[in-house]
Amino acid sequence: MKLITRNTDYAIRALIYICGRKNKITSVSELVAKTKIPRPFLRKLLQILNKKGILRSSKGQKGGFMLAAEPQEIFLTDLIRIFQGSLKLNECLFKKEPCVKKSICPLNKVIRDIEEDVLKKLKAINVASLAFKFRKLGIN
Amino acid sequence: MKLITRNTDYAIRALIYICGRKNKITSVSELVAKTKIPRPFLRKLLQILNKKGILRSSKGQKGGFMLAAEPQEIFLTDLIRIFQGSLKLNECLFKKEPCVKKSICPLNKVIRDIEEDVLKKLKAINVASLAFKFRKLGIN
DNA sequence: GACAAATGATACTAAAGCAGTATCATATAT
DNA sequence: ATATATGATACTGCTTTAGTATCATTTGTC
Ligand code: FES
Ligand code: FES
Repeated sequence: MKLITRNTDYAIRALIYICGRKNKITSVSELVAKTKIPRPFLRKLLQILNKKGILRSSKGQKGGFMLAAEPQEIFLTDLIRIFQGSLKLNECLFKKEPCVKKSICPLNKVIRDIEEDVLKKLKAINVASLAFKFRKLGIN
Repeated sequence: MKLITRNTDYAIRALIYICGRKNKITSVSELVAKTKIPRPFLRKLLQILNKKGILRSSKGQKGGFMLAAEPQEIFLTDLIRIFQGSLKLNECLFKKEPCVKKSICPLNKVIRDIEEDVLKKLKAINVASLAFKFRKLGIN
């Protein structure tokens, strides 16, 4: 099933760490040291997050990243959308005649209902709440 | 996200059709005509379902497939397991030091909770109930 | 028995997505 | 100037998905 891929997972963990450093710029080197994420891969992810407006970057020596948005406004669904593309349903397969309209197809409906429920739950999870839980356990 | 892949989707639709033919043997030719699923692909899927004990096959002229199990006992989760492998969680990525035990890791937990919920819901869906809904709409 | 019509078993292929690397350009604190 | 950052981009290898292609075997019908 795999709700989240490596991309997303790495991104969340990086964001949680950055969140914990509140307002201080965090470099890739520091993140690599703490999270053991492969450096070039992490760099790519952070650049994407920067472009998407979730991180803000500063170049040059002493450069790095900090959050560009409030951590309670960065949701798991955002990251999934960014790194795993749109969460789209399966296409109908009865291509012609026997195809009911998707909206009433029973199979489509049960899957859609479950996916919508998942979405709702993922939307309830944000970087701030995760960071809080991690800190309570003394990690980060 | 994609809860179910093409394999699974085709398989369900084929099973629904076969279910509607209650006790009569159904050939691939008939299924292809009705569902428009690519013939060689469908053949492969049905052979797998046969091996897994969900269908029973008979060879030779007039051969084909029929259900080997009660349709209310064939669950969506079974098909997903067969065609999409075990529904497994993400591995931890903090490979060494900062890794909490998986069982208490907050990130793992939220994902695991959602996945378990999905599983429970998928387990509630079976071929019989789907076939019934389809028939009510006059399909199949 | 010959033949047609079915499945069984296998092996192969093409495309997409996932995970990660490598390189060079650019900015900036010291 | 230079060391230390990120920006941009292109490339590689692996796995999964979605099929196709072939040949062997079984069986009903004439
Ligand atoms: S039959 Fe077309 S969407 Fe279900
Ligand atoms: S930190 Fe290891 S499982 Fe979450």
